[in-house]
Amino acid sequence: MAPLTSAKTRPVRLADIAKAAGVSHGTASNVFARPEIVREEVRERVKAAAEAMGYGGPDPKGRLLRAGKVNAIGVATAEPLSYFFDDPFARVMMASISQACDATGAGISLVSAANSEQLAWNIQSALVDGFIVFCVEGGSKLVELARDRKLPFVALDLDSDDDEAVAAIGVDNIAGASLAARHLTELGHRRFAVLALPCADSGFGPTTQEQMEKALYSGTRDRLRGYFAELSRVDIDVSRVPIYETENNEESVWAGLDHIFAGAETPTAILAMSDRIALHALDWLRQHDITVPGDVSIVGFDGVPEGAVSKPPLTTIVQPIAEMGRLAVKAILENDGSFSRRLLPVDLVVRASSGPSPA
Amino acid sequence: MAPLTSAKTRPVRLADIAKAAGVSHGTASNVFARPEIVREEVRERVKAAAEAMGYGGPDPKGRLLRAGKVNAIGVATAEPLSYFFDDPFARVMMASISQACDATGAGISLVSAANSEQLAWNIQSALVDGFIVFCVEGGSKLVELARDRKLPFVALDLDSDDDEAVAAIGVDNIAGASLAARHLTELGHRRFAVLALPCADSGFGPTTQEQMEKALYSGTRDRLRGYFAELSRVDIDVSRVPIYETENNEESVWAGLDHIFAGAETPTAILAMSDRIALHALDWLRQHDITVPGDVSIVGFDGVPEGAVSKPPLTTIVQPIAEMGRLAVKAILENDGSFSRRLLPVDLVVRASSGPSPA
DNA sequence: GCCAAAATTTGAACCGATCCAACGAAAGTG
DNA sequence: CACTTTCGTTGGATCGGTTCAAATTTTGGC
Repeated sequence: MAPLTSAKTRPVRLADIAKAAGVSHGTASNVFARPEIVREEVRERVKAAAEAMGYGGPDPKGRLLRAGKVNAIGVATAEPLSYFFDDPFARVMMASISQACDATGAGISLVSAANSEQLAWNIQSALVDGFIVFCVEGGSKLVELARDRKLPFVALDLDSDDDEAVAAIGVDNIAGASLAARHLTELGHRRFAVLALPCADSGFGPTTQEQMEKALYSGTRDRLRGYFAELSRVDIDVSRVPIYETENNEESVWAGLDHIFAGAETPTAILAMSDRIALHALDWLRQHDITVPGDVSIVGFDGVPEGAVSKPPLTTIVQPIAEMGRLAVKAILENDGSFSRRLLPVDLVVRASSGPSPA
Repeated sequence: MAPLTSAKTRPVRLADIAKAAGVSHGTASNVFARPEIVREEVRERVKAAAEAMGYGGPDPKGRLLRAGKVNAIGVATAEPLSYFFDDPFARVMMASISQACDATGAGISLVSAANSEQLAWNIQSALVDGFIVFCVEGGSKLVELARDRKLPFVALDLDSDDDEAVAAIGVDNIAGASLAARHLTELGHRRFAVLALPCADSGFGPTTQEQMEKALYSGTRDRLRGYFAELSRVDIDVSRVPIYETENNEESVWAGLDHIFAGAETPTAILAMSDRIALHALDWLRQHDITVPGDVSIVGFDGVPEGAVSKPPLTTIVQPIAEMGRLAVKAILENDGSFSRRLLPVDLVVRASSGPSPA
């Protein structure tokens, strides 16, 4: 029995419309792309044909090939996609990237994946005009993949030891971390603990300076270097400063504080490598009736908005996140290869989470 | 003088590699797409040629045309792009959409624009397999544009009066709003004020029930209907309940409260059409030494995570946001036209921002 | 009514790949 | 050694548009 309706409804193409309207496909194309150059009568006829056949306008897939430009920039990370919406730092960065894109009419493609094989494929096949790469963890792998696309791309917060040739926008993590530590040493603190960002895929737990030097993410390394440079300067034995590697989430931060405050000699000052860590730490400290900054001072890193409204408001090192986002988008859209590396300055913002050492 | 280097470095194409390696373009394509079927010696030769000529693998633009699938879903809204990262409700929704996408390996394209002309173009030219449309304000316009693309699409929170044929996932705003109002009436409240979501492009300010019926966003209308249905039920004269239209931001909410509390008969209960509004309201009330829920009770709408940790924690109507995101992605990826409209239930979650009427 | 200029329309070429029927060469079989 | 398989390679067709030089039609001037 023959099928009553056509078995496969192939989508309508521009050529079909052209034929139906009795014009060449060139003219049909013009009806949509430059309607003003085609005679009104013809234009209406073509539009009518399109309407009648259920044609939804030229397929961008086809146009793309000729046009070349996608008009969208890709933002890639090795984290799961929801990182963009969950992580406070990422959110602020994305908001500033969004604004820059809005201003130029460009779209944003979020590129990531559950596993690294899929991620590689997704980067290779992303339809974008360029990449902004978030370099938290697994940065160099991502940079390599992005570079292989031969598209303009900018790395945010790239490993400072990495290839000098790639365009990167970052902050001076060492200087920032030193600033944080100096703020606390100047307040008289001498007993420190560090809540670190992830350094390996090994999960969370106490770690050492040597381990941290192997961190995948350069920010982690550099921030520790900055902290310890300052602590050493005032003759603190950094080998005795406990370092706890977290996963930048509540569970691991709380475990870290459980561990740190279980020891005999508890710290009076905590250096947190991210505001997110610091904010979770504030929660833990409040729940354990440890006053901030009375008993313990804490300084974060990043300068996310949540830090301004926490209880107490967080002293932190603020990164010029908006500026970074703007620069990154600008670099991509202008395909500006003129700079290879840009280190932006950071600022210490003193709020209420740090005070004089109780000792 | 002849230029020393080629004036225009046209990007290397697969065909160039093929010629350089002395194979057909078909074989060259196979080297990248199905390496196992090409003889090792040839494979290496082609790869070497690619390497030598700086070829970054097959251009997805070309592949796309043949493959048809972009492997990305578009999320569209009439708000600026940064809405996705700023608005608490959008963020939670996006996080759940992200998770669903991660699970299937699909990417996400954010589609929006500064002005509506650009927006139309961006939707028409978005490279996606389908759309999820955020229908806050200007929803029907967006839906129309998206439908014209003839791609699978799902509207989130679409106007309930709108075309029945479009797939939409939403919550029962009327029932939810009634639930919120009933919670407060049962606590004895009789003097109400409503802080409304935007209803027109006219900015913020006091408004009326009639105006609200013209709201672009159906959620706004329905929530008011729900509130007033319940208030009428207990014989409150709803025509005397002040309604203040906000822009869902701090400035307009604070202006609204300034206005509402300037009146002679101040409310004991505030119905906020979004948690974001409610949270800004809590700030204002705290700053004006009005205790919650001692002097005034407030109930939000949405169920964003911030509401659970505010001071005091917010009583609200929670939407099954994660569920909505999951359903939407599923519908797009499976091109599931089997449902046209899905109304999900909402829940009242009582926290500390609501209590007995002081009267 | 004739001719040049202006306005439209045409159709081939191209964008950069993938797919596939057909073909040639090498390997296996009787 | 002739004959089938098997394996690898080829080159043309195709995806769905845009572009542009050339052809055609219209318009305007005299």
